[in-house]
Amino acid sequence: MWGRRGMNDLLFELPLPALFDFDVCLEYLNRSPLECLYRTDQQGVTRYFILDNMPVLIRLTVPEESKLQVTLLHGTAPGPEAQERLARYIMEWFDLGRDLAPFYRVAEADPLLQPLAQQHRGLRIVGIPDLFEALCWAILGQQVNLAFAYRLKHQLTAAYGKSLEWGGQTYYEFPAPEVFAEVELEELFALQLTRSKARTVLEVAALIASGGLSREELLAKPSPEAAEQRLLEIRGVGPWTSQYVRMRCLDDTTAFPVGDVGLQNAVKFLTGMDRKPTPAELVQLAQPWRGWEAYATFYLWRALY
DNA sequence: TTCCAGGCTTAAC
DNA sequence: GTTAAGCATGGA
Repeated sequence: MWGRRGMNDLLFELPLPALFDFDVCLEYLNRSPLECLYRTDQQGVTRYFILDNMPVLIRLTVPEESKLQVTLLHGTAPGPEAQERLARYIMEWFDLGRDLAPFYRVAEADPLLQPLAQQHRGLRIVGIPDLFEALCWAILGQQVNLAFAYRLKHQLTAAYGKSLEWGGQTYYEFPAPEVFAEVELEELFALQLTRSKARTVLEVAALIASGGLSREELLAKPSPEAAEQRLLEIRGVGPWTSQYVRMRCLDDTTAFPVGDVGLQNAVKFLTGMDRKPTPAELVQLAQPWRGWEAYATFYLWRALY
């Protein structure tokens, strides 16, 4: 067929920064067997994308140090513009544009972070570059254990996302917000979402689909706090959700979800406290981390999951 | 059954 | 502005 390429085409390579370790990031990606939006193995991660309305299966590997290879496993090779978008997505996914040296200077001087920085050296905040996906993941994760949050995401994705069978596996794209235009609350209840989660997911979907909310708009705000204020206007989006989105979608290294029970448990565990720290105590503890609270949180999570 | 989980809203002070 | 109670759902 004209224009068809062979299997396993190398699309492009991305240069990798210092203080990046792909294997450590893969460990993070591999943290739950219930993850439905990508598949990891020893060598890399495979994910389904829709580029130029064409489904493609993309694989990321780092065969040699300092170079990330982006390979097309299935589908038609996207055009230059779509490849540029894919490259940007991957940069954001693994926070590749960040100079992590300042964080490591902070971490290596900190009794709580030092062992984590050593054990997970080269870990980046693995982002959720798509705003709708990031908001949904946070909403689904409100006040439920992680296993159940993954189950909800899988339910939502399988019900409304596009999928591709390849190599005996099913790969999914997270559903686009437009898909939810005609969806009734009751449909989401059937997927085990609570009334609040269902309402908020539909509200966010409608906002984003109509252009009333976008990542670009949030990034254009004068400060991360201003972006957070915008998110807090949405009913069902509270402090934890907005800080979580700042951290994983808006590239904000200062986001600090002090209400996060996982963060609280990690600090309790690592410090030997007999109770969970209060948000105020976490703020106090984070004084030396100023500017890198989100990275500190991400590394602290690794102590638990 | 009870308690907890990568919370949010509302109502009362 | 801060705090308490109510809300839901599955897992251990």
